[in-house]
Amino acid sequence: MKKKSSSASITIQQVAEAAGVSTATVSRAINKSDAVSEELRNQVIQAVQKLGYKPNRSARNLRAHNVRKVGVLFADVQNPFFTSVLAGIEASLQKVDYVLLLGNSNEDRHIEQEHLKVFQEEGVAGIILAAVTDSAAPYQKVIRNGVPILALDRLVERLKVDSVSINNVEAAALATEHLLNLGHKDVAFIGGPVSISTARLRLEGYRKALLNHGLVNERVELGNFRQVGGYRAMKALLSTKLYPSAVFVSNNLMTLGALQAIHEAGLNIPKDIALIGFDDMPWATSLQPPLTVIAQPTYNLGTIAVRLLLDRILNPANPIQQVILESQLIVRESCGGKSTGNSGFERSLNH
Amino acid sequence: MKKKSSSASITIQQVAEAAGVSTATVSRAINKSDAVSEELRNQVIQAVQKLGYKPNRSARNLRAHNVRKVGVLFADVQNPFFTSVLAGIEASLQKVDYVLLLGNSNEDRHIEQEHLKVFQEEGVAGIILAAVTDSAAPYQKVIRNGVPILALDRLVERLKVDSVSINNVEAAALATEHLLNLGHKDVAFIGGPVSISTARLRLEGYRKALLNHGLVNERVELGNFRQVGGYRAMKALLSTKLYPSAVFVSNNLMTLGALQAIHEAGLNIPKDIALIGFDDMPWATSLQPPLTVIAQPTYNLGTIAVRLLLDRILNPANPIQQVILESQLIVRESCGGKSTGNSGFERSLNH
DNA sequence: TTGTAGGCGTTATCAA
DNA sequence: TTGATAACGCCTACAA
Repeated sequence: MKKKSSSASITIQQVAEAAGVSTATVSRAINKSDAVSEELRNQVIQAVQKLGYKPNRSARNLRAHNVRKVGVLFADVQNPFFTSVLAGIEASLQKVDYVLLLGNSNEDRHIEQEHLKVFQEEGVAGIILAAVTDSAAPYQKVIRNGVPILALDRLVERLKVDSVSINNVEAAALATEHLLNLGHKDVAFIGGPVSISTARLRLEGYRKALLNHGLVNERVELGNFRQVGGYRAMKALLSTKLYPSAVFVSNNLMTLGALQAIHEAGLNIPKDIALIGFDDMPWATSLQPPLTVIAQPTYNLGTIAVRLLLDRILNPANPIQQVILESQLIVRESCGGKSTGNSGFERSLNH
Repeated sequence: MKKKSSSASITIQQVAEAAGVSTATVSRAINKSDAVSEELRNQVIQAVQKLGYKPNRSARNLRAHNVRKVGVLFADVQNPFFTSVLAGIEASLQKVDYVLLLGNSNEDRHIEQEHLKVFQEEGVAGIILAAVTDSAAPYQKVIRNGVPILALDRLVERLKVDSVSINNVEAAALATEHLLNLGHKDVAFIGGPVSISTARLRLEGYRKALLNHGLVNERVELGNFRQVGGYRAMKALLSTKLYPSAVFVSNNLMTLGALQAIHEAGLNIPKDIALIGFDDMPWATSLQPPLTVIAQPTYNLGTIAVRLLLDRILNPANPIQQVILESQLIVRESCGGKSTGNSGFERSLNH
């Protein structure tokens, strides 16, 4: 009479019957509670395996409030920078048996809002966010609902949350200095919209380096953080009477666009124009000449993000942490001079 | 007495009270059931907005069995091919208010199994899979549990499921023919492990084209579907006494590796060696010379996958569909000759 | 058209 | 240590 003839999945009830114990015991056994005898635990485990029981996470989430599920909301999942970060996040989450909900806001604030809403409906334990906007209010609301947010890469002004990013000012300064030290007097900067923190900070770093060298005439072109943006920006630079002798492109997709513009103009790198890009992407070593870049520890950005978020979930009252990682200049040949040897390909080999 | 002082989220119960109706009415109102008067519906909507009510999806899933949630399980989320497909999937799902669970098996069958298990625990309505193995059994089990699978890109032998892919044989033949027609007699092939259907089929296409031209001496190098694989394969090819005059690299990451090997050898493309790659990736137009490639409709692969899977979820008994999309040869300059004009960049502009 | 009430699969409380 | 049992928040017969 008690048997359900349902063809659907096995429930804890059926396991309990098969093992000859109560559902409570089954629950305790599979959740590794200590308060259960070795003997019963074994019976339960056997029944679980025999029936192929898989706990229903919806029911579990409904009842217990520790949900092993986090939302990841990125501004552009096609950008290889985010892809690499995503891989780090995914691997970390999977290790601790968390589930990953993915949202792509595609740089659109309305879509972002939509995802935020759905994540809350799903009851995620926390959210890793590369935000589209720079205003705290919409995100603050989510936090007030009890869902912690971790800001990744892009920081949001006035939003007091844990965050992981690189030191963008220094990174950009480093790149610019490199060009300056090579003797370039006319170093241009291609960057993204200043509404995005990373773009703003990198521009700041560029200016800082210029000032350090007593230069006051900046050459700045901004565009969207996509390939076209870089293409147009470089076109604009090259269309001037005296185009710059060196350019720092502060985003990976924009770098690709910039390269295209340079090639179309028939210019030689680094002889006619020196170039330094952002992010050590797979193609950097496949270009001719190989590209000098600022490399961010993308994968680690992801793993650290997960660690911080889980910390926060477990200890909501802990002080806020802002982790800033070092980025690194990888000298190859696109700025002239020689490569510092085998820089880059080993990295690809690793993961 | 009925009030819950819980600081947690609003429930349907509280909305019902605020609107002065029963929970049943609230449920009907927000689920757009027709059997509710305009007047009450408005009351409910007001209460929902005032309280900021968000339905709890765990509870909803537990009760009703139509779960708006699908799992996406890819073999390598860092491969830009999959990234682009993923973007298509994500956009489609978001439009119909489905949630996306992401898993990255990283070409590891055990991790894949783990994800499959968790997806079932989460109660996904279906799974979009780019499989790691070529044996049907593990996937068949999932299907028997009532969770439909859609095979994307990589088909699994003997697994009778809906699928979306390109015609890999023809695509590879097309690439090879192109080189052959350019007068190359010694066309080599770099590909992936034949345990993966796409790799197998592309090799088949290469051989087919060779035979068509009455050639019998193939030059084949296989490696993993990563950058290193292509690098080593090309190295091997170049280390032979008489290296081939043209190479077809049948995977995008491998193409990057192959390029690197060519550059290291100091060879000129296309003068010393002609090259044709797979997938029209963002960097293809940024290379010098721009890369001739076989382009797959990646984004559409994703949107169609979603359509098929949702079809299947709604109509489990429907006949199985195998959708095969056309791929396309995009001639640029890496095989010699001239570009056919503006091929490629407009695509980047579009999405 | 609206409301009442039972139950989805779990976990946690309380007794035993 | 174990077992009943009451929620968790929602949907849906069924009754009104």
